[in-house]
Parts: sequence; C-alpha cells; structure tokens
Amino acid sequence: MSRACASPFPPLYKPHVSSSPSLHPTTIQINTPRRPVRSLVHRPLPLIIKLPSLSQLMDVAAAGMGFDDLEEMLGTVSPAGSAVSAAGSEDEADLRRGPWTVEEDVLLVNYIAKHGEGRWNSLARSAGLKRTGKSCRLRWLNYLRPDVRRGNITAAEQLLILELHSRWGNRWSKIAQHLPGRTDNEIKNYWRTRVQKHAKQLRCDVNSKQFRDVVRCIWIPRLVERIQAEQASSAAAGDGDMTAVAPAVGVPAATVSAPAACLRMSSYNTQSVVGQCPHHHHHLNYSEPSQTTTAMSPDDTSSSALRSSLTTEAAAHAHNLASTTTTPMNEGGVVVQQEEDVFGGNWSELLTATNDSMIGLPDFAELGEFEDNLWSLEDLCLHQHCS
DNA sequence: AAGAGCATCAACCGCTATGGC
DNA sequence: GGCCATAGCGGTTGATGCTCT
Repeated sequence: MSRACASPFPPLYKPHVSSSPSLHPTTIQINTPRRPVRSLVHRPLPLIIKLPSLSQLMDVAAAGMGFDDLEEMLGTVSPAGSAVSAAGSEDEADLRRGPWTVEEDVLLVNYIAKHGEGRWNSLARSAGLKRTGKSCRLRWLNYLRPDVRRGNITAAEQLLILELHSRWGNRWSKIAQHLPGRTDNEIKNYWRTRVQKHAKQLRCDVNSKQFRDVVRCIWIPRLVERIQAEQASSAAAGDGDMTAVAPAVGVPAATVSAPAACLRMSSYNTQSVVGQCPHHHHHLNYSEPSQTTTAMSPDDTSSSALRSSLTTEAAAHAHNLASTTTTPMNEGGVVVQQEEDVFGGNWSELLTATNDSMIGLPDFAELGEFEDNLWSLEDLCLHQHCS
C-alpha cells in the first residue's frame, strides 16, 4: 500500500529504523530530534512514547486537541515537563532553536489546522511557540505538512531531479514543485549527498561537462531501465497497483495539489531525434505548470505521468544504452543493482566503456554557449539537429 | 567492542523579493 | 521613494546514526 497518508503530521515519529509507518500504535524510543544545536536553549531529552496510529493523529488534529490529549491517548511518557512549559518559565524574549519537540509540533499543527498558514511571526506567538516565524514556516513546510512525503527518492523521482536540475540548476524550490510531496530541502539534500557523491567518486566536478555526460549517457538510461524493470515486474504480478511499483510516488490524490508538471517521456524513441542520436532516445517534453495543456486529475502527478508514459520500447532502448554493464536482476526481474555500480571507475573510463552509446552524440566541446545551461540529451540532440 | 570516518538530513543563516504603509 | 515586516530561496552547519577497520 502507499505509505503516503493525510495524517496531520505523518512523519513526525519517524524512527531511524526504516519501515513503513504502522497504522497501529507502536512503542518506540526516539531521541527527539536528531539535532541538538548551537545555542540551544532546551536540549530535548529522549522521549519514550507510543507511536500514535494515523487515525489517532488525525483525530487529534481534527479535534484541535493538544499534546496533553495526545499524551493521554497514547500513555506517552515524556521527560519532566513539556518543552513548552519549560520554556514558559524562561524569559519571554528567549527563542528556542534547534530540534523541534513533539509538543511544539502538536502546537503548530493544531494552530494551523484551526487558523491556517501565513503571518508566521504572529502565528508563532499566537500558537504559544517560542520560535521565530521563520522556524515555524520551515518546520511546517518541510516536515509537518500533510502532503509532505518522506522516504527514499524513487528512480522516477531521481530521473526528474536529474532532468530538471539540468535545466534549472540549483533552483531547488522550482524543482520541488514538480515532485509532489518532496520539499526543496529534501531535493537539495539528495543532490548534495547522492549526486555530488557520485561526482566525487568519478573524480570530477558535479557541474563539469564530464559528469553531465555520465549522467546523460549512463545514469539516466539506467534509471529508465530500472523504472521499466519495476513496471514490468509489477505488471507480471498483475496487481495493477502502481504504488507497488514506486511506493513513494503513490501520493494520495486528496492531499496533493497537482503541480501539473508535464515531464512526459512520451517519446523516448522519437525518430527525428533518434536520427541524429541513434543511441539516445530521451525526448523530454516539458511544460511549465501554468502552461500545461494536458488535463491532469488531482492524482496525476508528474511522477505518475512520467511513470505511465514510459513505454516498454523506451525500456528496450534504455537497456541497449546501458547494455555495456550488466544489471543484476533477481528471479522476479526486479533490478537489484546498486546505484554505485554505475559509478565505478572515473568518468573517462565510464564514457569509454559506453563508447558505443556515444555514437552520434555531438562533440560537446563544440556546443559553446549551450554547454553552460543545457545539458539534457534532448537539448544536445536538438541542437545538433538544427545545426 | 571501540573508535574513526562517512553519510544523512533537520534546521539554521544570510540574502533577496515582495507588499503594505 | 523609503522603511519595515514578511515570505521565500539557496547555501551551510553539525548532531546523529551507520559502516568500516
């Protein structure tokens, strides 16, 4: 089932054991939250709490209940006094920093449930939070919003990020608009930790042409391949449940205001393009959200659109592209390849290894002005096609 | 088992843009 | 036009947990 839900604060109690959140209360110890920080007024103690069920969380928010109610409902054991009450004895001018406590989260969620967002500074005061409005806003947007989605970045999402970053660079918020439920912070972190790590492995700069080539010629085709494999295995299972294919993409329709992103890989095998780039078939038709002409249902997210428009033919081409390295698969046909496999060796070795795939690619060095901001395959191919 | 090093990501900071007065 | 408050963005930090030795 999809792990996404419309809980008022779904990921709040995310322990670092990765498992899908239970629908039933669970007892767990969490060292709230992970990050005590510089000039922290109150260093939170570990809480022994029961994980609330989703329905309990929703009840709490819907009824405008506070932490006491939640605590009573769950039998929560918290360290002496709540952070809020502790803070209440402090100088009013003292602002809390650092990790948010469960109590603070409940206060914020309840207040927003009643009064809505906006006017963050006054909201923080009115809600009884000793936080800056800025901090409240960030906490809400990045963590507490009902439609925020957490968990691993799926292959489809990775594909989107790579493509959109190629177009817009570090415009994280803009990129995030096209990944429903994902925050700019999360995408930024993903880029800095995962993508830059790969660039480092290849001993080249993440913004270098070499790395872009690797991404374009190897990583993206691999992602497409993986998505196709997942789709295939799902189809073979005959369950028709797309969330089983890419669980994290399964965003509940009711909680997502569809950004109507239209990254359509509708034609990975577009002949006019392929004619110039025989081994590269990315044809990413992208439209700005406001410009999209495709009617999309509320749950018609960019990712699902992307997912559903990937054809088996595209997978075949992608597979050809990636055929120089073997992707291990389990018996069910599910790709079990580790990402790192793609990035063994340095970039020149990788590109040499995929030399066959490079046939027909333009000489990147000759692209001149295009090089700085255009590195998607489509752009390169179109450029060559037009020149 | 213990320490070192690395990876992750929540939360902060500084800056810019925008809107109201 | 100037000032101030607020919102939003991108970059950075650093504690925590995991993995490796």
